[in-house]
Amino acid sequence: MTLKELAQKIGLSPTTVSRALNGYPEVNAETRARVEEAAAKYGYQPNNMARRLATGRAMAIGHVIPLTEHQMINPVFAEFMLGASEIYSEQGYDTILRTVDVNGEEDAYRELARRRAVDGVIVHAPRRDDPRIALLRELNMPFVMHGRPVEADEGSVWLDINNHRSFAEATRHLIGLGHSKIALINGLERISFAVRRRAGVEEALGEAGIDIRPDWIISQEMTETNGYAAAERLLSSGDRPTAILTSNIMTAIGAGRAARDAGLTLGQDLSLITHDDDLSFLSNAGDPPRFTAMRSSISEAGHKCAEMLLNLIAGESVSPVVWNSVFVQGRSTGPLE
Amino acid sequence: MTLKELAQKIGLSPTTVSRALNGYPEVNAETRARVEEAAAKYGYQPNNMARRLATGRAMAIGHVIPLTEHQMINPVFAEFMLGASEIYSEQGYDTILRTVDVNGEEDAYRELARRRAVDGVIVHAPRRDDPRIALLRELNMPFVMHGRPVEADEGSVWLDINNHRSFAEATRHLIGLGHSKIALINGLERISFAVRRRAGVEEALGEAGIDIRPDWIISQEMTETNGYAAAERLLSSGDRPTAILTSNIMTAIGAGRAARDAGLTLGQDLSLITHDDDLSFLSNAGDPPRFTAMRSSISEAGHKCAEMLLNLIAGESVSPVVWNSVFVQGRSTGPLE
DNA sequence: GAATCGCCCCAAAGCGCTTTGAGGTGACGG
DNA sequence: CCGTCACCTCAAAGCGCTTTGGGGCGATTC
Repeated sequence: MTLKELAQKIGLSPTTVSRALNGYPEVNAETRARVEEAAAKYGYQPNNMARRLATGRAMAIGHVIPLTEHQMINPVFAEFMLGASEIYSEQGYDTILRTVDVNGEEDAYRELARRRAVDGVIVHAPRRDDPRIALLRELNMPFVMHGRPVEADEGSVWLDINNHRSFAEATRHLIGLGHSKIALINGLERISFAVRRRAGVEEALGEAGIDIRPDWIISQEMTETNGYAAAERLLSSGDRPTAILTSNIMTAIGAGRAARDAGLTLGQDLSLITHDDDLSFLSNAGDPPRFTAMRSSISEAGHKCAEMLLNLIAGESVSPVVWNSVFVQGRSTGPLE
Repeated sequence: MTLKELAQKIGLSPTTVSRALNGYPEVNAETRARVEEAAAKYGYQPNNMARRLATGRAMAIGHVIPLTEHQMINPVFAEFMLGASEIYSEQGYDTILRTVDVNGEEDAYRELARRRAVDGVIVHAPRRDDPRIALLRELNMPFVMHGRPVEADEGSVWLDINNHRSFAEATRHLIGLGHSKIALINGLERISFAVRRRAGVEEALGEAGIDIRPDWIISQEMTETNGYAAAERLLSSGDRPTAILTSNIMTAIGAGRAARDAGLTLGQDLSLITHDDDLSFLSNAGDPPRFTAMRSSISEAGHKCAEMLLNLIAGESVSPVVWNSVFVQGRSTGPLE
């Protein structure tokens, strides 16, 4: 069923039908109602390809997902994207997805732009001197970043959580419990959020006059295994930390396992606070939850970024947004004995 | 840079340029080379929307991802999809993604079909009496299933691992180690693979003349928390199982945690074999790995299904494929003491 | 040297929609 | 009763590509 056929059925021109369906003011209410009714009756659905060609809008948003050095797929990206795609769908946009090797990002963006395959993109986890920012500006491609750029940057649009403050407060919380031997198992410090988290921890330690021990600040990909290995190392020393901050729940689970293997009980012999990305399939559950955490929802971030991007594409002006993660008291922290 | 402009630059007609670029035989090698060179030089990239409209092919594959009852995003879907999208990209197809509520699946497929937004779809995790199969046939939409239909079904195309055999052999392995008190923490039994896994376990137990204890067969969504809870229940009884089979690595991690909390050491006081979906970000690492496992790669499954679907779309005949998962000896199993 | 045949290449007609610019109709004022 | 003005509606021209149906031209055959 094409627009032309539908128009014929109801004895109108394609033009009028198109206008009626797209809400243009030039068509009177009665006609519009008639058209809409007929469209519903015949199950007419515009052919997207034709519409896209005619309007020049792709009606699609791109997500370019880089695999890490270890061909790893970051589950945070996946959850974010699935969250965002709900919003796109509502507004009639498709979500298009491209996975690329570490070095293929630039090509992927260029190709999407040249082919006009998408109207905008989401940039995940901005890095130090992120080349994607300049590239997308050059390509004149609207984008929203999930995470804030490391370097000050005028005019870019992003959603970030308050990583600095969040980790500073978590550290202060630990200090308030009497801890002074505090380690951080961080993400890769190429990435914006990890830089800020570290700074937050260091700020709080500094305030309290606690010396920073570089070997207690670990930067690595955030996996269960890495979390285990890092915590194992930290805990095997005679002079071990009494509290650990971890950057995501998988690392926390790994660190928790290492603690048990070392014969330590979380919340008693060792305190642990994690940032909790609140992945739907890996929840920090329990009442109180297993881990004391700074929590923020990834799928909500996906929703919000999607909205911001669509607004940006619509030509509205959009400002960066900072969310605060929520502190959740769990069972993994306790006063220093 | 459009096709027409490019044609003008090199003094040929758009027709010839199009044919040269698309590998049609009617154009001689020299001309083709000239065209390709010019295309590269001017950075010409065909406008996909126009091409799609002209050919009637969407050059896109759809993945409809249902959220579970708990709004949970299955990480296996995500990994599969990201794997599949690599193949699509190679062949110039886009990956389009749609998340839907449990009840929105049918609508989503119908809409994709009507709008001609995709050339085919992947169906994840076929269920009992899966309505999607009939629907997609009615819509005349090519599809490949990841997982095999529960009911015998002529002509459908799928990739599955040999769940029945795999779980039967794992069970026999445990029996060979002297275990007879064996529990299964399974996935939801609406879903094909869980049905088959259970059958495999029951077959092996039956062979060995071991009574099946219904309360030792647990069916639930496969999360860490659920795995913990299930194992905790199993282990808290005076008459506890000495071996547990789990259906995925998150469940296994949860069960492992419950074992520790119960004061049991995996591989000694309790044996555990898990099916390992080999998610890139949640690997069963170590040498030997932490868990004894039946392993199969989800991203490879994604690759393979993508290839099968593209072949199907190309009109080739494609047969179902069964893969065997690989048995990996890890540290979580040992002889019954 | 004319007829035949292949090889290359081209003009033009879509694909199904949006959108510009113009026309048709009835209501209204003079 | 005619001219004017809204208000609706329409015809037609794209959007950038593919593809059908020829046609030009040099080489081959008799």
